[in-house]
Amino acid sequence: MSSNPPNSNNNPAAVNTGGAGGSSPTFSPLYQQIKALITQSLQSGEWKPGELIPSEVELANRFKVSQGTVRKAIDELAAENLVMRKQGKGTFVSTHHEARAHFRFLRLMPDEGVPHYPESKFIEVKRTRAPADVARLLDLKSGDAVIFVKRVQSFDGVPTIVEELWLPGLTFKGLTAERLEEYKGPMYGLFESEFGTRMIRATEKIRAVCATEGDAALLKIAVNTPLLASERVSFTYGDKAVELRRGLYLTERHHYHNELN
Amino acid sequence: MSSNPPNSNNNPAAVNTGGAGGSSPTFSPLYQQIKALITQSLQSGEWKPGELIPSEVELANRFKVSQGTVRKAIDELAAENLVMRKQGKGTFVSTHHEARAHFRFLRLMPDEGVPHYPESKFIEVKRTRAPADVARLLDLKSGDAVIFVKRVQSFDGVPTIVEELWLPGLTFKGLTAERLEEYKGPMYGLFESEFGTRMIRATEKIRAVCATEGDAALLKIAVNTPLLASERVSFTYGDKAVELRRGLYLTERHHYHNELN
DNA sequence: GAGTGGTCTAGACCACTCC
DNA sequence: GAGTGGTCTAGACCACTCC
Repeated sequence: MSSNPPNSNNNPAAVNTGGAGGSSPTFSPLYQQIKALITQSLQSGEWKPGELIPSEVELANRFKVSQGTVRKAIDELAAENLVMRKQGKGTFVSTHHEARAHFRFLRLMPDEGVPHYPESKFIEVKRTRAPADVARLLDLKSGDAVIFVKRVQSFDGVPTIVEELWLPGLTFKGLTAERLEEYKGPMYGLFESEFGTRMIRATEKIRAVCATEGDAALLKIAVNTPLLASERVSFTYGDKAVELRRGLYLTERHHYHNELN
Repeated sequence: MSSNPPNSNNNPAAVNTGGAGGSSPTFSPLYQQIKALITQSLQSGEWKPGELIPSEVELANRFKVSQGTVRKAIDELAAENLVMRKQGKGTFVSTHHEARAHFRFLRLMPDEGVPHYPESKFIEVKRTRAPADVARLLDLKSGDAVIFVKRVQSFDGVPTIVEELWLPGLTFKGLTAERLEEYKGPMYGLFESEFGTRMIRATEKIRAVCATEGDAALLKIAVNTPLLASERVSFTYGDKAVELRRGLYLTERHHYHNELN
């Protein structure tokens, strides 16, 4: 054996010059670059929701980096819920078609009993033009084509949520009341499977309001009943806003649950 | 040089038998054990909020493990906001005495303008006995000594929050209206400095309610104005509940902000 | 037994801070 | 220049899954 140190770092594929790290002004660690490459493959659909992605060893070979660097990239993707690791099996692309995912965005919990998913009744589905406020939140131009959906959701037959959704017309071309009605399970599952658009994070603003006559009729409650009003903007890859959802929640037998860490 | 492999794992201090890993029924990885040891030192006050903890190399020497194992333990502690890493300086015990920490538990944001911390006016501070519901949430016995605090918080002079706090009497012995009033900044900072109790996480249940006459008078609003009602239980080390906080938020010019990931 | 992710080590070099 | 956390590598062995 020669006296070469066993750990000399001479990765031929490192994008930054130099060994581990580098010192260009736009320096980003190698694992971040690998993470970006994996994210691209997720976004492009090279690996689809629910599918197995290549093993860490395979990805390390493909990108000409060590397994440890791939691990660190995948660690972050797993923390962001883009992939799920399963020891002994592999790493899977996350999907909204799983019990686990159903309550990631639905934070309304029953005061008593086990959380379960509500039934939907669609009130209205139409193509229209984006009002100014909707356009602003979805990063569209005022008047751009959008799809408007209004529905009521019930838990055990009790109407509890009234929601209005605004979706970019281009992304969700072909979305109809029929497709929404025949689809069982969370809408984000439908969006993922049928429109190739995966929601990966959202921001929410919550207020208290009084039920209007229209809301009261849909929820079968008295006018002026206090309701939680949520305005949610959901984002897909590249921080692109792809849904505005305004919901009214009846909190007589449910509450909005949050964990502060 | 002998032909010893350079990476044979023979850590003399590993608690589990065998090398990396182990196979006892109660197996926990080495880094989790190190994390528990560090957490103990945080809890016992060996390193106090705001202070520098020993460097990774020092901790690795102390615990007779590699720096990588210490890193993984500290990574998790940093993710849980128990410590903060600062490159080039070291790792610091987190503290509620920092701008950064102030909005970790206060999620009410102004619709316009920059978030800032509200001013408090204390309405009532008294020692009393825990009602059954409070006792249950704080893991006390009904009738145990508790401290009750009621206050109104204002943003730019506009009353916006009415809060009632219930604190275990034993933990917060000596808390008086005077100490609360003379203290500037978030209450969790006071609890941390004066009572050695650091809040590290909380769960929150949110509902919409109508302002009662009492609430309306304190917030200078009309009776029946819709308000957000938050019930928060805060925990310190060891998942011990140490505060019940019931708040009413006026959401005319503010909203509860949440990020869904 | 082969393949996967999970843990652990040792060592090199980097970015950053403080002096 | 010394000390800190941050990145990267190579390699060993483990827990777990599937056959």
